[in-house]
Amino acid sequence: MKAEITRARIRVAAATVIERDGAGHLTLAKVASEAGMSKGGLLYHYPSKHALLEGLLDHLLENRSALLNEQGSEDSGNLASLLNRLIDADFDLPEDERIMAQGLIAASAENAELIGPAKHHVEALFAKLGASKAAAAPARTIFLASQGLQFLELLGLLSLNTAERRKIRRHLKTMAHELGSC
Amino acid sequence: MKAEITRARIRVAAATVIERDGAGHLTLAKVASEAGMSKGGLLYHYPSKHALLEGLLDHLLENRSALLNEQGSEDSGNLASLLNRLIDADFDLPEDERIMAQGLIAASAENAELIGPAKHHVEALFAKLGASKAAAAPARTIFLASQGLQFLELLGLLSLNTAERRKIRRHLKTMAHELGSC
DNA sequence: ATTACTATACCGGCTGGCCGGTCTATAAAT
DNA sequence: ATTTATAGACCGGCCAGCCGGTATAGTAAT
Repeated sequence: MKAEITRARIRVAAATVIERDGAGHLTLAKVASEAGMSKGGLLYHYPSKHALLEGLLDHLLENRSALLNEQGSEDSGNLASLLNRLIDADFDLPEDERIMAQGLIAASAENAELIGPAKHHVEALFAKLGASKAAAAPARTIFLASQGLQFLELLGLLSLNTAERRKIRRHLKTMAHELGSC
Repeated sequence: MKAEITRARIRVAAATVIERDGAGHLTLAKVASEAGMSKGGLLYHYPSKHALLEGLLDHLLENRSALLNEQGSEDSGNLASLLNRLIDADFDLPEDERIMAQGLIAASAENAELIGPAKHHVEALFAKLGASKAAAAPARTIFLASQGLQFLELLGLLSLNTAERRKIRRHLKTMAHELGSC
């Protein structure tokens, strides 16, 4: 009970440190301090730095997978609706989760095998987008554009105001919609 | 003369280490060893790790900017031709340069200010793609998709075979072309 | 209800190793 | 001889993980 709450606090702390100091300056001491506890307490919940990053990525993937598997409506098998959910997932990421995506950089810097699960997720998604031969390339393009924007913002290579962000989003959604009707 | 050749060797070595061991394990000793020299020799050419990463990014940007400013033909002001060059730049990146893009991850992990110049480049590009009100969103989408693919591959989140890569590329080029004729 | 025991949560000092950067020495080239 | 290039020992700081300890709460037996 309590444990998972504390672990969540730790994950947010880790992501915060990464965003503030950079993935290369992620330190157990800093994470502990940011989370308002000691290094010993931190290591109690995540017994190693590796485990901490693993926890970050697991949490990230869990949320993303949940968003994609929402089978609320009847059109859940539809390609256009899948793209819609993908776009929403990327653009509506709450601040906490958005910051936590920084963990991807840290993981990539630390240990390549950490991103294995994420790779699996992306490739499965990519395969699903390629299921329909005719629509494969445009569907994948929409996905890639959405991801491209997230990565550029993640790495600090681009910062858009909300209006410009919305324009891109609307355009991607339009493309997805047109894809459904042909 | 000799110096620049040696520095190029060092940059390749650094990128190689990053790709092999991850950005977080980039070490002066490893770079020196990979480049076939000692730490002292390395530090003679790049007096600090910061300078080395700076050198990596400078080189990266230089190449990219050169590709974009090719004003060989008369249509260099054309939006479609700009997109074409962007796509080619991303997809035709020779292996050496492609590996060197790993430096972006390392830089982002190490020191946020290192990516300042790259940010400037990206944002200038993005502004240029938004010059024409009507074509802004689709043009930017094409750019984002191209970048998205590069980043996914860079982080090891996706690996495509050449055929699939080519399909994406062709589709992006088609979109760019259609943009020019309306 | 008091005692004994156990599980969970957290603390913080310590250490061994790693790494960036300095320094001195040496070699090659001009 | 001076500049350029390379070598490698060394230093000092930093950091991951270890460990011995504390505190609290629940459980159970007497």
